[in-house]
Formats: sequence, C-alpha cells, structure tokens
Amino acid sequence: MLKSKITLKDIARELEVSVSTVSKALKNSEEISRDTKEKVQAFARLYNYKPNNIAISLKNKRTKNIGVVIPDIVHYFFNTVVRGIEKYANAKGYNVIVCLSEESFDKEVINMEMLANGSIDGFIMSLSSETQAKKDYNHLKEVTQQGIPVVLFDRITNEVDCDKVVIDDQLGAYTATQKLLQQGRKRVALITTDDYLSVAKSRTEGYTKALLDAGIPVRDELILKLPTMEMDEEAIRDFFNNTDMDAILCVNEIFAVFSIRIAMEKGFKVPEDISIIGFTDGMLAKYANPSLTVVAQHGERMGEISAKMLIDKVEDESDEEIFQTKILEPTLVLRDSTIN
Amino acid sequence: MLKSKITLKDIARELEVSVSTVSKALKNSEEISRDTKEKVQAFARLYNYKPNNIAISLKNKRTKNIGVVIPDIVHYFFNTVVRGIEKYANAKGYNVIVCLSEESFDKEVINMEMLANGSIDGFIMSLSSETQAKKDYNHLKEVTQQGIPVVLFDRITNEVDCDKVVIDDQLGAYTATQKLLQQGRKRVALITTDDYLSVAKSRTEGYTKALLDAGIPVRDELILKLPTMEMDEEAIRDFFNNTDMDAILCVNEIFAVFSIRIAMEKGFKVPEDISIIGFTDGMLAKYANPSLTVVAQHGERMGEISAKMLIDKVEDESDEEIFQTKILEPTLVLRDSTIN
DNA sequence: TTGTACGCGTTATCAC
DNA sequence: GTGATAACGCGTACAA
Repeated sequence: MLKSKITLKDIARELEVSVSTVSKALKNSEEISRDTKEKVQAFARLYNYKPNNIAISLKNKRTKNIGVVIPDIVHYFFNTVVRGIEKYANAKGYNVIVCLSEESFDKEVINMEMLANGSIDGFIMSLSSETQAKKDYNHLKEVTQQGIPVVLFDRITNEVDCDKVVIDDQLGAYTATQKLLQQGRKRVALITTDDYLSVAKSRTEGYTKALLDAGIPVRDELILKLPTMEMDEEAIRDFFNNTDMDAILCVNEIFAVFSIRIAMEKGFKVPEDISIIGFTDGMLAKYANPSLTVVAQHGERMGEISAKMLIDKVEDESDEEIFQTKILEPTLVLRDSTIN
Repeated sequence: MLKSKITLKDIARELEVSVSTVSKALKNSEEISRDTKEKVQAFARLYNYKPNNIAISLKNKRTKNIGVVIPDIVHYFFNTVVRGIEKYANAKGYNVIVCLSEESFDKEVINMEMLANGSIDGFIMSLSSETQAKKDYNHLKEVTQQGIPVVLFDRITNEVDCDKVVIDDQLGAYTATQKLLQQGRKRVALITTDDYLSVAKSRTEGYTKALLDAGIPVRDELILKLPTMEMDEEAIRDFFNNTDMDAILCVNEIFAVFSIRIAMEKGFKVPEDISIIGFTDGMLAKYANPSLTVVAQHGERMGEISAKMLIDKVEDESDEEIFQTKILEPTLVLRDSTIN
C-alpha cells in the first residue's frame, strides 16, 4: 500500500524513455515532441509526481529554507516577529526553521552550526542575552564569512557586518516617559534589565534623556534593573515596598501588567494614583484590567522586513557588501493604565 | 575573503588523496593509516570542515527535520506545544520547520505539500478549523500513504490512521463546570465555538454532562457559540447584555479574560458575583486582574510527547502499523476568578 | 592501506 | 526529438 514517492527514474522506466527526456518533458521543453510530453505529463499527474526538494537543493545550492534563531517564542514580541517572517517567507516559497536559544549562548551556537551546514540559505536572528553579555559574536562572523547572509533584529550588535532591523527603542522610552511627565507625574520609575541587553540599554537612555530634558534629575532608587527578562515577582514586590513613585515605565508588558496588580494590591488606583506604561503591544496589554498603555514595537512588520531583507540578499547574485540598518518608529498606544 | 564551505573533494585535492580516503579518515576508519588520518583530521579541523546536511539527507533519505503545521502561534497553547516539540526534537538532533495554516484549509494543504517532497521526515499537526469544518483529510491520508509518519495533536480526526495526542477535553470541561456548581452557581454559561472544532465539541459535552449529572437542565440561552476562536468582542458583549448568569466557562483564556472585564464593566464583582473559568494556562490567565482559574492543557508536555512519538516512528525500521492515542489529563488551576 | 565505482534525484550540456 | 553524461557532496561496497 505504501506507494512511496515516485521519481523521474520511475517514470522513465515505466514509459521506456530516458530520465532526461522525462525531466525535459515535465518542464515543457521545446525539444520534446508533443506526443511524448503529453504522455509523460499525464503519467506524472496520475502518480502525483513532485520533484524532490533535497535533490534540487543539492543541485542548486539553494534550500529555500530560512533559519530563525531567537531567544524564545513565549514573549509576544518574538512571536509576532516569527509570524511576520513566516508570512513573507511563505509567500516567497521559503520555509522557516525556528530554533530557540533560550537565552543561552551555547544553544545559539549549536543551533547555528546545525543549520549552517547546508540546511538554510540565510539566518534571521535576535541575540540571546548570554551572547550580548559575553560579547562573543564569532559564530555570527564565521557564518557571514562563509557567505551566508544574516539579518539581525531587535537585539543586535554593531560588531557583525550584516543587515539589521530595530525599532528606535530610545525614542520609544523617551516618548513614553514624556507622556508620564505630561500627566504631572513627578516620580517616574523604570523597571528594566541590566545594560548588556542592547534594547534595555537604549530604553534606559531614552528614559534618562526624557527626565533630563524636563529638568528632572535621574534618581537611582527609582530604577530597578533585573538580571534578565525573566519574571521576578519578588524583586518587583520589594521595589514597590521600598520606593515612592507615581508612574512606572516597564521594559516589557509582563513586568508592566504585574506592576498594575501589585499597585492595586497596595491600594493604589490605576491610573489615578499611579500610571504605568510597558513595552510590547501584546495580548496582556490588550486584555489586562485595566488595559495597558504600551510602546508598540510592530513585531510583525519587523519580521516581514527582516525576511524581505534576507531573501533579497539570498537571491541577489552580485555579492556587493552593502549592509543597511532599518529603524522602525515605535508607537505609543494609549489605554487605561495612563490618564489620557 | 568569502571562504565558502569546504568539501571532502577540496580536502582530497589539497592533500592529494582520494575523496573516499578523506571520508574514511574523518570517521576514524580502521582501514586508514594513522598517518593519513592525522593529516586529514588536522586539515579538516583547521578549515572547519562540516559535512553538508543536504548531501547526507539525499543519501540517507532522512532529513532530520520535523514539519510542524499548526493553525497559529499566537494562542499560548500552540506556542507551548511548539516549545515542547523544539525541546525534544533538538535534543534528538532534529530541526523543526514551523508552518502556519492560519485556520485555512488551503494553506494547510500547500504547506504540507511543500514539506512532503523530501523536506521533512514526518509531521506534527493540529488541524485548521476549516479542515475540521470541511472534514476533508485527503492531504493527510496521502502523506501517510506515502509512508511519512504523522502525529496529530489537540485538533484531531479519527479518519486518519496515525498517532494522536490530546487532553481529555470533556473531563476538563466537566471538572470546571462541577467546580462552578459546587460554589453554588445556578446559571453556568458556556462561551465556546461551533461544534465542528473537535475540542469545542468535547468541551461542550463535558459542560453538558456536568450539568445533567447535577440534575440541572441545559439551557440554550446560556450557551454562546462563536464561529471561530477569533475574538469577537461584540458578540460577547451582546451575550452579557442578554443573559442572566452567575458563572461562565470559556473555551480559551482570551474569551475568559475578556469576560472578566465585561463583567466588571457591568458592575459585577469577580468572583463574588460571577465566577469565570477558561481553558489554557497562559500568560493572560496568570497576569489578569483578577487572575484566572483555568483548565491547564499541558501544551509543553503535549509537544514533547508528540515529538517523541513521531521520532520513534521515524527511526523505527520495522514498519508495523500500530497507532496509539495518548490522552493527557487536564488540571484545574485555581486562581482568583473563582471562589476557592 | 588506499582508491574506484556507484547511487541518492535532479538538471544542464552535449551527442546522436 | 531523444538520450547519455556529468555534476551537486557524501558514503560505502568492492577492487587493487
């Protein structure tokens, strides 16, 4: 019963012609007689012949696969980026191989090595936190030196020559902080992560700049730097207990929504007594009670743009080494956790 | 500078030996002299030789790739399943190619066809709603007849012979409904989707059974059936306006969290006046205010089990056609949207 | 101990 | 108009 895939050779044998005739007939080559073409095509259709992708990949040195290596897929932001990549890539006939580094340098390296040996035509990546902390980008450099195109998004580094896509994190944080100040908030806190994460650093800069531009000194006790993007309920609770604040900017939506809860537990009214803004316009932000004002990162568009950049490079024969960095504008989405 | 990938042939030429000698030397074959082996291995290490995956795939007729076709990746449940698959698959040296059907029959078919032509060793799938509505499973049957193993999870069908993994949705709904009744709720509503979705059907059955077992008649006006899993705020609002209820069971966490909001908007206290339970133990459930009591579906374990089943089949030479269906037990996770 | 030949499935080139 | 041959990169049975 197991009618396994039929090959050119099978058709050739059955129809008593040569393999190359079959191949040509199936591509409607001019040099094959109408008669033979029809016979071959009918037979192929009947047995549902489809060329073997692997064989074609070997021949063309093109897999039509894109490797995506990201820290995780639970955070809504990465999720939407993957969706954007999928969308564009599939439309262009590419498959997407997703690998998770889980914020681990080693896993990132292993995944890349697995894929780099012919499995994919190019990489779309966002660096693991460990990689950004170590500042070791040799695995990326090797890959680019082999001529495999790479597109970095969101968590990037300037040490690797490749295309990049980011949002203007600094501007996003600046705008959000400004918004909080405009509401008359005096003690705007920041919940972020250590500076080694490129995005956290930029956001902290934006926050700082907004304060200074408004003539407000930056006070360390209003800034909580967590070691990772992982949720740490204890740390945030402690921060609340020891800090006097009337607004918070959070580096992601999870911290922000959790902050709303703690604030409410402590008897604050949101947004009357305290305003809260997060990064990432995800499910949490939309469906939290109250809903969360956020800096939208446009992950899906970021994914599409990354995919477009990569595929353009892959399909571009001329190997000109021109790399561009695309910077998207973040958008402030106003909801009920701020006074609007 | 572009030192593109080195091949066996390159090494052979450089060292003036034959390709097969190089091949054997690299696998430490006994039949090669210590001398040659060392020379070859040193050279290979120096130039960072790695065998080409595509060539090996073509030869072995094994790609070490798993195709995952799911309706979407935004819903937390599918997200966790993908994570579980990744985890197990990567540990076994497999890559995961993710394709999204976006609930479309056509996309599901196209994606499968793309992958079935040699790109993957097997499929892990959850059916699109359109597929379940049409009840057309020919694309699945074709693939299995070609000898490509398939594992279906969550949204399955009995019309295809393959391994399956599900949770006991009926039991989950039953337990949840029972919980609501035990709290003294008299008018337990259900927000679900049309019956063509296998999981929705089972959950509705569990809900119905729990009511009947408690001697409570099932009343149609307490049941809202939405056409899809897509959020429809309008419909849920209308339902609230026209229905007198003191508890709701929702088929996913989004409907549930949104119901909490509407309830609060309408002046209900949650859980004092109305209790709400959802399916899927995701971010929303955890961080909603109040947090949401849910039926946990254990997506990550489901993913791991699916991957294990598939890889076992892929690597099992004997083609015995024994298919099993694994049924996981759902767990009721109590939080603040019910009185506990 | 090393090398030759062949096959995986496809296509491009060249010969008939 | 059709077919043989080589090539993509690798591994292996067999020959030397």
